[in-house]
Amino acid sequence: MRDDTRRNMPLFSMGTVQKLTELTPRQVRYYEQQGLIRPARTNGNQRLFSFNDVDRLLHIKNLMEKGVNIAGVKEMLQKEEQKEGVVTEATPPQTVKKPEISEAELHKLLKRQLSELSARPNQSHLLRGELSRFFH
DNA sequence: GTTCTTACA
DNA sequence: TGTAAGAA
Repeated sequence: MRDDTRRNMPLFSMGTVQKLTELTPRQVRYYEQQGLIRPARTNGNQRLFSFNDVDRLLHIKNLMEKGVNIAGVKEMLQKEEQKEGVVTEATPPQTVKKPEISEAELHKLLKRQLSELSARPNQSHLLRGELSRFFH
């Protein structure tokens, strides 16, 4: 399974994202309205966020804390998307031999690690890019 | 019990 | 942005 595929896999509920990013559901939904993220939906219309979504949210949060407004955040994110588009074409075949993990197992793994995260509420939350540690 | 949408202080 | 109402 490609790393890219894994990063775009819809896995997180609103509650999980809230803990991961420390953003309120209100803010997360607002950012979605602004087109900053596009989480998938369950049959019951529940949002399902991917690693990419969470990463973007963390990015957005960092920018906002620096005083960048929504408009500014949009521009920066758009530029990154353009960059990704170019890179995607040149993405070389990977020689990955990572053991295949079922979606169910991934869920278990994530749930466990997220529990550890919420176990220490005082510490500062995730930094942008830190999410990548879940892939190792 | 959690999340969704819509609407208003 | 926060919060309330009503539905899923």
